[in-house]
Formats: sequence, structure tokens, C-alpha cells
Amino acid sequence: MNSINPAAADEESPAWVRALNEAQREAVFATEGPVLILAGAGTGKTRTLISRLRWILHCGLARPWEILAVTFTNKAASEMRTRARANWEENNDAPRDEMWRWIGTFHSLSLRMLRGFPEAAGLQKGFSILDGDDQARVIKEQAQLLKIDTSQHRPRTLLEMVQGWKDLALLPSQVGSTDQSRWLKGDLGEQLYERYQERLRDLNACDFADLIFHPVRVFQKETDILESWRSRFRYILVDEYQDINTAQYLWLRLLGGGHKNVCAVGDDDQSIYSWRGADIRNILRFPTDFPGTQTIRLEQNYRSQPRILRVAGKVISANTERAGKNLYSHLPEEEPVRVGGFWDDRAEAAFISGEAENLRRNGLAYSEAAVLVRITAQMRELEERFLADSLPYRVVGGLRFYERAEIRDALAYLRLARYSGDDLAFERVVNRPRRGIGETTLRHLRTAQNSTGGSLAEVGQRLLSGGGLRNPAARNLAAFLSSLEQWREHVESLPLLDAARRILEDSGYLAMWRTDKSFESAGRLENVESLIEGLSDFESMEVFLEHVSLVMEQWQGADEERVSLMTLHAAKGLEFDAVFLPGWEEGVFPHMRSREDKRDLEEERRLAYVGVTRARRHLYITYAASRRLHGRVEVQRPSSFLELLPESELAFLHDEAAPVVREGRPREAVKRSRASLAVRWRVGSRVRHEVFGAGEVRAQEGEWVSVHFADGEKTILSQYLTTGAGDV
DNA sequence: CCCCACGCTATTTTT
DNA sequence: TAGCGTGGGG
Repeated sequence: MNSINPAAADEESPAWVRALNEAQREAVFATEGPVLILAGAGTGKTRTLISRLRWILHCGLARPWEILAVTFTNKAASEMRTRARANWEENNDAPRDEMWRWIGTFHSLSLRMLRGFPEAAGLQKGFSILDGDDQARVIKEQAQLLKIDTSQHRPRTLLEMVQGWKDLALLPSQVGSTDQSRWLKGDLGEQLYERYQERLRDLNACDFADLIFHPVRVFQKETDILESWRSRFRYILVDEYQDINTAQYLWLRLLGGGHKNVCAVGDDDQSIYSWRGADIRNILRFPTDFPGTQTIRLEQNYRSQPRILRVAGKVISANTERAGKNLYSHLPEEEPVRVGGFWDDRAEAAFISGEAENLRRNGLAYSEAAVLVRITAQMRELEERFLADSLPYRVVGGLRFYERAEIRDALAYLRLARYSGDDLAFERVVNRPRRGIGETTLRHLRTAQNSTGGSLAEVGQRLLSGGGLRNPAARNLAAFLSSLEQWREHVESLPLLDAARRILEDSGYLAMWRTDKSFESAGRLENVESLIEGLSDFESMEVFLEHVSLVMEQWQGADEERVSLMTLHAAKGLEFDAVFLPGWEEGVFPHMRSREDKRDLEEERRLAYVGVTRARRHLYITYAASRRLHGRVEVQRPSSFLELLPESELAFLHDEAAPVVREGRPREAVKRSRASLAVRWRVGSRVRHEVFGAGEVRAQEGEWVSVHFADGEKTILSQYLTTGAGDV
């Protein structure tokens, strides 16, 4: 039994305990039974969880390897590991790395378990892990075998479908027919899922969803395996609980089912990943799943000034599916939240660029400002403006290093050199650079493979020794296979770094980029070079490849003085003194695809909440009447989310700016053409401010015109005035 | 087998 | 706008 009394948080306690507030302490000290920490944005959620981990160690309730601490990202895991260690090393000697290996991501931890019982999951020792690209190729291949038209059903979509089922922990046979018919005719979906899994088994591989799902199924079937893993951990801690999917939920429930010392932290209001399987209902029903749960709310926000917090609170209170929290702050009240509309995305970008510069002149570092967009397409205009204004910025997120084509190519070479049976790697690089081994030759190989089995490389070898060299394709293939043999020797005999360099040089891959004269080839070469250099940190190719498949780390430059530009999703967990939220227009935010479904719309609102709560002191919410999207100018109404903002906390940008209503008449006869206009727009009942807009105009020269918006909905526009076609 | 022209479509993205 | 997949011609 826990003998530590909460009152013991006195002078005797470590400083990190004394620094906690009352609710946080409660969460830290409640060491028995299930605990749900419902923590609002900026309330010290992760800090509290880490303190709890340290407290358990501090009191000697468990040793490091008896605590299973689960996060979603490697970054969070390594932060937790470092902080837990700091404490331990003060009081214990000989800290070893293995002690902390049960602090990790869902995927890395589950993989570690799965490595212990691959056969039970139908895999063999040394199975590999597919990434998104490999998965897409496997699914495409299987879809085509099932005669599914892959131009109508794009592989990415099919993959999403199958992944969705796996995230729900559904086997092919358990996929209901209604669920299937949303995507494909009859039971094609189920068949595709089934074949995809078969193919993975043949490849002795699993995808990311399997990393969770395989252990879940094994735990459900094999009680002794489950028991041995259960008894290993005395405490389970989970960060970002609102982001778990059904499979992860089952995984946790199975592992935590014994002692029930499961502690989850999360914020239901920040659940923004439903599209990758996360289900907000998991956190909402935690107390039912784990009877006897002690629910603790962290509501004191240490991040945002009160006005920003009130705006956030108002936005999120429009949602119905939530546990409910009331955030408060003792920080001093500052300037209101600024809201403003612009003629188009260019004007909006110009404002942001200029305002970031203003803030900087007033002493705010560039790195303390961030622009958070809903969709990546919004970034382009902003970047162009920043470049033109020489405003230093950096894009956070986006294509990660290991996802770049050239890095994936280079990795495929290395994988193939190490594991010549890696067919996916084989297919990726056989003809890159061009070696005259095209689709036709590959088809021959695959057909032969179906009857004889073995890897593509083996099959190729066999075909060649049987038939001799006749056509150019066969000669080319022979050449490639013999290089492959050489590369394998390199891996065995040379130091890792030298082997890699030789392989990429001999294969002509580096030469391919050197001769390529497109403007990005130099950058690609550089990337491959830095990959090669990075190899020096690893003892063997196996270790390196394992690292790569799980740790898709961000390739980020040093922390420079730059304004951050990223999507709202990428901003979760971050904070800045000043935050700009552009693009608050119907269709962009909330996004078009989220408008029909109430649950999707609530998720968009949570996204807005996440955006608003990133800001400490200054917040700007803007929108544009027209915006270039998909290569055309789209006209959209201001976001309905704007109506949620409490007037008392806002200041309208144009109240301070030059007059914005441009009254006028069309200069020339305009017939059903796009024209510029200015509108008055109401917020709530009282506040009015001006918006530049554009719409469909029908008028003769000199006439007043009316403007019709495409959706024909009742709009919040109250007055239409034009300045004439093309007059911006 | 390779190349090019054409048409289609278009959130969010960790592991 | 751009990135991808397809289909026809060399």
C-alpha cells in the first residue's frame, strides 16, 4: 500500500513536487488505482505526468523497468526518459539504458513486445516494418489482382480504408457489410484487406497498425503471454490519451487489466486526430472502462492571457461531445484578440508579414511568433510574401527527411544490400536509375515468383541460369543481380559508411542526381550525403534500418530566429507569444469536407481551440474574401467560427485602418462576371466591420448591383457594394 | 522500354 | 497550381 501522505509535500519534498499546484499534486500522489487527468491546454499536462513518474520512483513504489510509460511521439518519449532519469541518477548508481526502455511510443513498445513472440502473431523472427509508401504499393498490387480499378479507387484511399479497420481492431471477417459498402462493391473491401494481410505475411512484414493489432490479438488468445507481460509492469502511464485509437485502447486495457494502476492524461478538447483512428470517446469513457477511476481536472492555465483563454473557452463551448473543463488564468490581462478580413490571401499575407515585423520592432523575437494554417495549400502565399519581405521564417513539419524520395531510394539500396529478399526495396530501385528493366520484365519475375516462391532476386537468378542471356532485358537484369551480390559483400566486409557510399556510387544512383539538371537535384544530393554521414552513428546496418523504420525524426535546422509556419495539427503542444490564424473562411476552416457531419465539425472546432490556445499574449484571427486554391480563385464567406468569438474580447483590425468600404459602380458593363466588392459584416448583434469580398455580379454600367454567392445560403452579409470588375 | 502529353483531383499526417 | 497516373507513339 502507498504509505506516502499527500500532506508530505512540504520542505522535505523535492523542489519539483513543491512547484506543483494543488490539482497537479493530487494527480501525482494518487498512486493506487486508475487515474484520469483531464488537463486543459497549457495546464502542465505532460509535466504532471512526468512528475507522477518521478514520484513513483522517488517513493520506491516501482523501479524504472516496472513502469510502462506510453506516448505518441518519439519526442515526448525522449523528454520523459530524460526527465525520469535525471531524478534516478541523483539517488542511484549505475543507470543503464535498458532500465528506461519501457518509456516509449505505442509503436516502439508494442514492437518490443512483438519481437518476443513473433510466431504467435504469424510472423518470423526478424520481420520488417513497412512504411506508408511500401504499404501503398502492396495495396495497389493486391487491388489490381482483385481487378479493382485503381484509377477510380486510388491506392491511398484503399489503404486508408484498410488502416481504418485495423485501427478499429477489426479482422477482415469482422468488417461489416455496411462499413464496406461505403468504399467498394460487395465484399471486395474485405477481400482486399485479407489479401493485403496475406501479402504482408509472405513478406514477413507488418505495417504500423499491425504493430499494435498483432499483440492485441495474441494477448486475447494466449493468456500466458498476456499474463507474463501484465505482471511485468506495476504502473502504466499514458500521455495524450485523447489520441488513442480502438486498437491502442484494447492494448492498454489488456495490459492494465490486472493491477489497474493506469494513469492517463489527456484533453478531450484537443482530440484532433480522428482521421487517423483516434476516437474521442475513449477518453470520455475512461472512468467506465476502469471502474474506480479518480478523475482529476487540471484547469489552471499558465500559458495564455485571460482574453485569449476566454475566446478559446467560448469557441469550444459550442461543442457537445466533451467532458467539460473551465480554464482560468492568473496572468495579467492584455490586448484584445485582433480580428480582421482582407480582400484576398495576398493582402492577408502582407498584413501578417508586416505585423510580425511590427511585433519584432516592439521587442518580440521572430521565434516567438507563429502562423498556423488549416491546410498546407495556405502556406504558399504566406511564404512568397515572407520571402519578398525578407521575413525569416521556417516551415515546421511537412515532408520529413526519411520521406523524401531520394532518401527512400537510398534506403531501399541499403535494405536490398543487407536483405536481398526485400522485394519492395528491389522493385523500388531496379530501374532507378534507368537500367532497362521495366514493368514487363518485373511482371515476368512476379509470375514466376507466384509458382516457385522465393524473392524477386532469387527468381531472377533462377530464370537467368535456366534460359541464358538473350534479350537486352535479361542482360540488364543479370548485370543488376551481380551488382547486388557485390553490394551484399560490401555490407559484410566494409565499415557501414564505406559500404553505403560504395553502393550508392557503384549503382549509379548518386551519378543520376549529379547529371540531373533540375533545380532541386543539388538539394537531393545533399540529403543523400547527409544520410550517408548519419550512418556513422550506428554500429550495423540492421540497427540503422530498425532505427529508420520507427524513428521518423524531423529534419530540422537549428533553433534560429525565425517565424514558425505550420499547420494547426503540427502546432499541438507548442506555444508562442504571438499567433496568427489566417484562413478563417467557410470551406477552409471549417474545412469543406467537415461540414456535413456534426462530429467532424466538432473536431474542426477543437482544432480552432488548439490554434487559439497556442498563443500566450497576442492573437490574430484573419480571413480573406477570395483566395487562390487549386489554381483558381475561390470566393468564400467568413468562417462561421467567427460568430463564436466573444465580442468583448475582440478588436477589429479595420477599425484602426483606413476606410475599407469602397462604394462604387461598375465602370463598364459587367455581365455575370466576377467583381470586387466591399461588404459589411456583422458579428453577433452589434459589432460591424468591413470585409472585402468578391462574388458573381450581374449589372449594366452605372447600375447598383447585387451579388450572389455560389452556395445561395442565407449569408451574414448585409450590404453589397461594388467597385467594378477587376478593380482591386 | 521510354517519353511525353493529357486529364484528374485536391485536409489534417505520427509511427 | 502541381503532382500523379494513364495511354499512345517512338
